[in-house]
Amino acid sequence: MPRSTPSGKEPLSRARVLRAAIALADAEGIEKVSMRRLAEALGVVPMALYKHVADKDDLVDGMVDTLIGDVPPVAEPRPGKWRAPVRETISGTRDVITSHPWARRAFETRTLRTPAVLGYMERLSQIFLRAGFSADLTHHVMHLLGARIWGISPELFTAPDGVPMAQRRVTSGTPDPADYPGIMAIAADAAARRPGAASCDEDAEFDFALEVILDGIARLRRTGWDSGRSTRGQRVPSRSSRN
Amino acid sequence: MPRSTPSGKEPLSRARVLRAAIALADAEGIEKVSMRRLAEALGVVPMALYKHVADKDDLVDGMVDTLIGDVPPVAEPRPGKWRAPVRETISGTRDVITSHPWARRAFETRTLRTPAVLGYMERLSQIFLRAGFSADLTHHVMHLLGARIWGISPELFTAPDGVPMAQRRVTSGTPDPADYPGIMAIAADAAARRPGAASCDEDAEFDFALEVILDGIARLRRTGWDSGRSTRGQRVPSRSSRN
DNA sequence: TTGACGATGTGTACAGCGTACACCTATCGT
DNA sequence: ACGATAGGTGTACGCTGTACACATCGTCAA
Repeated sequence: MPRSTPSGKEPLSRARVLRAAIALADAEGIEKVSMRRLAEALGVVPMALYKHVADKDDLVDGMVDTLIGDVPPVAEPRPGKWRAPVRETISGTRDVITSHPWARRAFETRTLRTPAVLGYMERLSQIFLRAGFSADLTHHVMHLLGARIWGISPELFTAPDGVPMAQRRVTSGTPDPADYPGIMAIAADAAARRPGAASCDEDAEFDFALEVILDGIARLRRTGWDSGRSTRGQRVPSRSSRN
Repeated sequence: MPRSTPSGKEPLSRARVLRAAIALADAEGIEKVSMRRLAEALGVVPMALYKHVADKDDLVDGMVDTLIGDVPPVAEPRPGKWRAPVRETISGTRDVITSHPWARRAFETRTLRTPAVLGYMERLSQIFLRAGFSADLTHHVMHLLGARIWGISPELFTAPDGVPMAQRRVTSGTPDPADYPGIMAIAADAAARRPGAASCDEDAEFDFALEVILDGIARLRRTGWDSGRSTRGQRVPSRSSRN
């Protein structure tokens, strides 16, 4: 391990590279993060980065991993309690991810199994397991939460107030609001409830959806669900048995 | 409008470009779809594409839009019925999207409001509205469904059987399974229930989660939910009021 | 003390990308 | 008959990720 004597400048390290990349993405947007620009920001030649990062993909993986590592753990839940700890854990993740605008996209794009990501999933799973959920139920409940374990949800209606919802590219036709009366009704209703707001209250929608899902989880637990029996009577011929 | 007489070869068109791009993505993966390669596949010079597509982004938007346009509509639901039509609509979308491996990523990555996409959201919204849901409830229910309206859900445990879950890049440490006892317990349980399977039954998980969510929706409707009151007693200080 | 080694940073080079811009040509409306 | 215009061509530019050969330097064994 070299560079024990700081010969003028701080030596590079994976952590330093990742932190710089995150800072750069925060400041200029993730699409501006190129190996060259990042190297420049670190006062180093581009190829130097490859000593600490396998390739660009690994760089972004590392950025996401670092972010998840920053999520504060919640206090050990009291026995049998799971709802509040889950809510708080996810809320903490949402805080971290939404404070880095590029992170949501990065997260949706990759299926990471890095140490911090696995550690996070472990923590969340343990909340359920320690509250007495079976491994089976915990597994399904994690799937039910889906991307919401990362505190993210898709922006469904980018601009629910009548007009600016239409901003198509030049080459294809601009959609006509009159073709979407249902959506317009929803947009009008939402706009009436939140005067002045230009789009959905994403935080409120997230909280709402999470609560409904947590209700569902509570019910599964109460009724002693396990994957042997199905949730409900009327099921469509299950896709899994269909092909 | 030129080229009315077919002078040898089929003229280019936005639709033809998009179909070719989809075919190319299906065959070689979306990352291999470059303007140059696509042009070559169409027997045309790269810049020719720009007469039908604004830029690369518009190309991918168009591909996704085309795909959604291919989702077959469901029959007009009988009055008051919403659950089966919603399930069938989403199931149809899932069929389409999962048959193009690149489409899930493409969908997660972009927030599209193209005609076909809006049309699809309109159809789904109308099922609820026509079943007597208020605009308010329909709005929230769409958010609750989230990315699942596209028939997609994240791959949470890529390989839930003990070993291959660890496949990190060279530069960062390989995670140690012993650090994740909860996840390993889940993986072991899942593996025991589906011998021979290497990963989760994504279709079954999707169906399961969708049913739980539909249960939640049914309950909201039954209890006459509206966005004035909250879902349940114990709420964390709402993020929307927190900052 | 020496000297080989391994880890780190440098420099050059290359193939591939998206696309701006100028151009040619065939077609259509007048 | 003719100018406008839409569609296809060719060239060129700046940017990307990264392979590869090289220089530098701290560490440890001999």
